[in-house]
Amino acid sequence: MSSSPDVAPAQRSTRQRRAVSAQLAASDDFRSAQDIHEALRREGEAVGLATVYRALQALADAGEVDVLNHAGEAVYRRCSETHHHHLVCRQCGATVEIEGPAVERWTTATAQQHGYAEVSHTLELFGLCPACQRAG
Amino acid sequence: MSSSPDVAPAQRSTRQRRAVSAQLAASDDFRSAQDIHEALRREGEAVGLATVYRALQALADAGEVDVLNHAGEAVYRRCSETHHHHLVCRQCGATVEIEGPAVERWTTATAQQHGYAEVSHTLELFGLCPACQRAG
DNA sequence: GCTGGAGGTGACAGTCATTATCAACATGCT
DNA sequence: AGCATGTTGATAATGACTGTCACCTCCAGC
Repeated sequence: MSSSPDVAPAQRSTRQRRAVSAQLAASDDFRSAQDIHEALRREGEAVGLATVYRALQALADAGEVDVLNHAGEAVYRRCSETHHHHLVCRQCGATVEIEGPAVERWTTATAQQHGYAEVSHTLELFGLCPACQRAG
Repeated sequence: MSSSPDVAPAQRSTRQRRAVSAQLAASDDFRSAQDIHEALRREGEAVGLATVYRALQALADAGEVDVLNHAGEAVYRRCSETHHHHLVCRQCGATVEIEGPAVERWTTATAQQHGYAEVSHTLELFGLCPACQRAG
C-alpha cells in the first residue's frame, strides 16, 4: 500500500562496488571472480569474495558486463552495449568483440523454421591470437 | 620401449557402460550425469556415480556423445557424427539438431580477419518449442 | 572350464566455484 | 546527527565433479 512507485532497488555506491568496477575497467579481457578478488587484495583494496560475486552479478544483471562460461567458471568483462559476440584467444585470453548481423538473422530464421519462439543464442569463437601464434 | 604399437586403451564391455549407453539411447534430450545415475538406480541397474561420470567422459572422448554446459552442469546426448549445433527448448529440453554451413563459413572467415588461427566455436540456440508455447 | 592379471568399479573423501547465513557496518535521507 | 535499510564479509554449506584405493570382473591363454 506504499504510495512510492519507485521500482529501482536503490543500488548504493560503496567502496567495494567501485573497486570491482574499476578492475573490470582496467582490463579488456575476461576475468573470473576469484581473479578479481585476488587482484583487489594485492592492490590493498581488499573486498570479501562473496561481495565480489554479488557485485559482478549486479553488474551482469544491469547489462553492464558480459558473462561467459570458461572451463566451468564464470568470467566477466566490461563490454559495449550492443549485442555482440567474442573471439577469444584460448591461450592468453585476448578478446575481440565481433558483430554478425548475418548470424543473428540466420539463428532467428532457423529457430522459426522449427517452430521455436523467444529464441536466444550463445555464440563464441576460440582460437590462437596472432601474438600467441608467433610465440608458438 | 615396448614393441607393441597398439594405441587403443582396450575399452572393455561392462554391464555399467552398457547401461549408461542404453540410457542415452533411450532419450533424445540432453541428460546430466546425476540424471542418468538416478534413472539407472530407479531401473534397478545401479551404477556408481563416479562410474557414470567416467563412462560419459569416455563416450564424449570417443565422439559418440555431445556435451553441453547447462546451468553449470554438463549435459550429454547421443548425436549424429557430423558437426552440428542444437536448438534446445529452455523449458522441456526438447532438442533439434541443426546444421549451418553459412555459419561455419562465417566463423572461419571472421576469425581469419582478426588473425586468429585454429578456430573452434560454440553455438547453441535456446527457445520455446511449439508444445511448450501451447502449454504456456 | 580355470586362472592370472590388467582394466573397471564404487564408496567415500577431497576439490573448487559459487551461494546462503547473519551479525556488524556504512550510506543516504531527513 | 540519527535512523532505517541496504551492504559487507567471515564462515559454513551446497553441488558438481574428480582422486583414491581396495575389491571385483572380463577375457586371453592354458
